[in-house]
Amino acid sequence: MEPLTHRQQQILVWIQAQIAKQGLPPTRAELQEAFRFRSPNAAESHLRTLARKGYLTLQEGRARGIRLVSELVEEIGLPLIGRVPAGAPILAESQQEGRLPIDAQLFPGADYLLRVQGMSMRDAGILDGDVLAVQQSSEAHNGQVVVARIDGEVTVKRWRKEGHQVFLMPENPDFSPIEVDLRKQDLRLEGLVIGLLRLGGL
Amino acid sequence: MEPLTHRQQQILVWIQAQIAKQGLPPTRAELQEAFRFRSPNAAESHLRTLARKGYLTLQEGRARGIRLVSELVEEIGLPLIGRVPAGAPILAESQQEGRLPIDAQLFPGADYLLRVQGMSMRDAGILDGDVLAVQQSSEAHNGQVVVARIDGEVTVKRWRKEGHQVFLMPENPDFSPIEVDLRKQDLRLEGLVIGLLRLGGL
DNA sequence: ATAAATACTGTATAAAAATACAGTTACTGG
DNA sequence: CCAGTAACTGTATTTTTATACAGTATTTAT
Repeated sequence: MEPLTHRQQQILVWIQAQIAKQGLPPTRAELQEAFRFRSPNAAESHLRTLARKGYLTLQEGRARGIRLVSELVEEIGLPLIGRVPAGAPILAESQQEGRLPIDAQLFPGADYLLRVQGMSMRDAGILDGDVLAVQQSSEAHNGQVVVARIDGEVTVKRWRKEGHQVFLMPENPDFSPIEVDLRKQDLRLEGLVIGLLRLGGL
Repeated sequence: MEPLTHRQQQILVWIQAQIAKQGLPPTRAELQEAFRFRSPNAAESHLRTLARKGYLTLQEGRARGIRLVSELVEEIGLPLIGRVPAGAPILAESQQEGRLPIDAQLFPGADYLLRVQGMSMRDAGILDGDVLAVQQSSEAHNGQVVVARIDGEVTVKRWRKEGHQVFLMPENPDFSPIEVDLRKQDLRLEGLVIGLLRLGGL
């Protein structure tokens, strides 16, 4: 989207605040008043510019016919990823089960949700079918629960790195740790698990 | 709130839909058009009535100055309950840690959120500090995870009822089942656990 | 250097919108 | 029975609001 000047930013932010506070987009006269313009045309031409740059649309002939595009474009919630086929990128649309209406404040930093398959993290309280909030990251501290990809396959494990060796530790005695030599095998860190969601009864 | 007639309901619902769809409250003329009134005053007097009954407010002299009261009143999210003192009602304001911005669709039917204390349900994937979504209910099926209150104390366990006996089953071998004889002891079912939320890293 | 874009002032005007006043018809509770 | 409310029609009149046209001073890209 075409960048805005400082003044245009100010005006756009004020319009957003106005809509939030008043429940109504402002009129040209209100904009004029707020910014102490001596002409309504100052407001008019700013609106035209913001519309031209794609930040809002003006519905002609309608009182207060200002519509913010960000409202329309901004998708609510986070995408929920189901089964990830080996080798496919996680955020490809084909894997999306849909979107869950998660408020951004609930899991700050989360980029997507991933449905857990299997019981390898049972003792960390992560059960089959649970939904994880994942923050994309290519670095992790030892002990963090991560989403990683080995040979194309996506897995959730606890991270431990020692030199060139990475250990992906399950939390269930029925499973064995996965040991990866970074010099020999391909391992990609997809993200950090920063929250968990279990939907439906238990 | 004073009840609405059928017609007034229709009009209020249409206004709500209009705001959601257009991002703008309607004008009298738009209302007139939508309901095929032959006079703008039909719209005007309906608005006055809805305002008098408290469903919306009219900002005089402003184009599209209709404001729904439900928007203002409706609190977002669900209350998060922390430590519940013995005997205190769960939803008393004093226990509230705050509110979490949970969309109603995420945990349909949830009435509040309860922070878990202790590890007695560890093997059901419910850990200390987890947040449970709870639906208020005074009945449960055997096997459901419930929030119950014995002698004023709130606890989360799996429910099993056989005649006059209720067994509150932990999911951790370090804890023992709680057996309650309904004829002798006071037990109150506070609600059913219908979801779980773990915030922050693992 | 210079044409274009930004950021305005100043004046006007037509269309959109709110709103007042005067009625009619039907139903509803005391 | 009859006053009050609901649900309108019909007309009129301000205000609000959008928006056109004609300028000016600065900054920015080429």
